[in-house]
Amino acid sequence: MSTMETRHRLPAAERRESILAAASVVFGERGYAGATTDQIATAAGISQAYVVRTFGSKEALFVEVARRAVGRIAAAFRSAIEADDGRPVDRRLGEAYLDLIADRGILLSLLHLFSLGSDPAIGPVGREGFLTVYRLVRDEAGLSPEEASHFLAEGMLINTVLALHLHESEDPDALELVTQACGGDLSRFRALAAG
Amino acid sequence: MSTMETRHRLPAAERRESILAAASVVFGERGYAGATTDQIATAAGISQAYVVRTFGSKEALFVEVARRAVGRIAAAFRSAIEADDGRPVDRRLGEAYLDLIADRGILLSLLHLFSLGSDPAIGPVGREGFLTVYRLVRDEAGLSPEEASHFLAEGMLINTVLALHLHESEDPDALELVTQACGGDLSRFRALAAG
DNA sequence: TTGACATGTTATCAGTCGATTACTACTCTT
DNA sequence: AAGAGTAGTAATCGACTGATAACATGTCAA
Repeated sequence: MSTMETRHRLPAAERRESILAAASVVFGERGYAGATTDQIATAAGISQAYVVRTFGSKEALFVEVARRAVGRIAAAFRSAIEADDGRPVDRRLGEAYLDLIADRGILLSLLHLFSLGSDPAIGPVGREGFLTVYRLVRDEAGLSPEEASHFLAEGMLINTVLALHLHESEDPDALELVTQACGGDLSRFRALAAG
Repeated sequence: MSTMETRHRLPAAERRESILAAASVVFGERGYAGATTDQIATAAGISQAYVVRTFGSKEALFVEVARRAVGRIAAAFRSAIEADDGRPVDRRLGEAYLDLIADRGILLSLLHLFSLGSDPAIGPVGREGFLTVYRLVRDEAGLSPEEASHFLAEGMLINTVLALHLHESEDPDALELVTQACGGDLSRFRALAAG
């Protein structure tokens, strides 16, 4: 077995990544406080104790997940900025953001991160991450403060729609709203099968 | 003592309201899973057991808080729609929303509600609440789907900025972003003293 | 005044969770 | 083949939490 089922004894670096991936999904679905290290361990196919010991604490794991998520967004945006195909940069950024939906956990973990600003340990990470993205779309993409703010607002709406599973709703108003939120391009939402 | 400190033995209806008010604050700060019924009880000045018994369960209390919050938003929007002072309706709606910031708990509790779409009991409440607001600004205020979507997006950005305490940050970029998010009217954010 | 109902508390329980410890087993080098 | 370092688990613990039950106290009608 090569790529299948990733059996016994991964090197530590790979195991870390697989835990981070599992944690991203679970934190995204349940939030920081709502998720348990045991759920993450089960999703990663290892024991609860190993999850905690690998990252020291649940909090440290969440912070790492959040930092990775911000990093993924930043990388995607920089690629979109670089790949100038003639379309306006905000269109390219929007498409890059919609591509990130494929990994639901990223966007949803960030949504939870941003709602924990009052937490003494997690709050600063959230503020730093949010401002990082703001500065990126303003300074590197060259959007005006107003454009950058609008762009972030649309992104937050997408996150919310995704978190609420409105894209799976049969309500025609939900469909209309989701369609607006993603600028008419529903393909990324449709690609999401299981909830 | 008449209005002060509201001592011993409130009628049940008033006690319910005071618990709901306290719960709105605590849920807003910590989220559904992160808040404890004991924190809510302390904030309301009563025992933990009484909080639970009054609403049956923590979940039922949260749902009630969320429904009230949606109701408050709907009422504020309907007032704004009705009070036509010549300005465009979306301006009036925006101002009405900013007025709601005065009660941080409302907006932050909703932010947490909207992030719990995967929860079997809470998810449906969130979807229903979100769509209720969408339909209101579309049908009663007469906004187009696109305008309504933009309006909700700006609202979600305001919620996020509020949750992250970016309005208390000394970072100039944070100030710039908050200013954009509230359309240049920082007065409601400034009015928020304690965090 | 009395007693019945409404308001509210103390005590406690059973379950859950993150964390720690001690242990096992695999793998690779020499 | 030995043995040292790495990967991983089982067992368990103390703290916390939501919920329940039994009890106490205030209030009001008759």
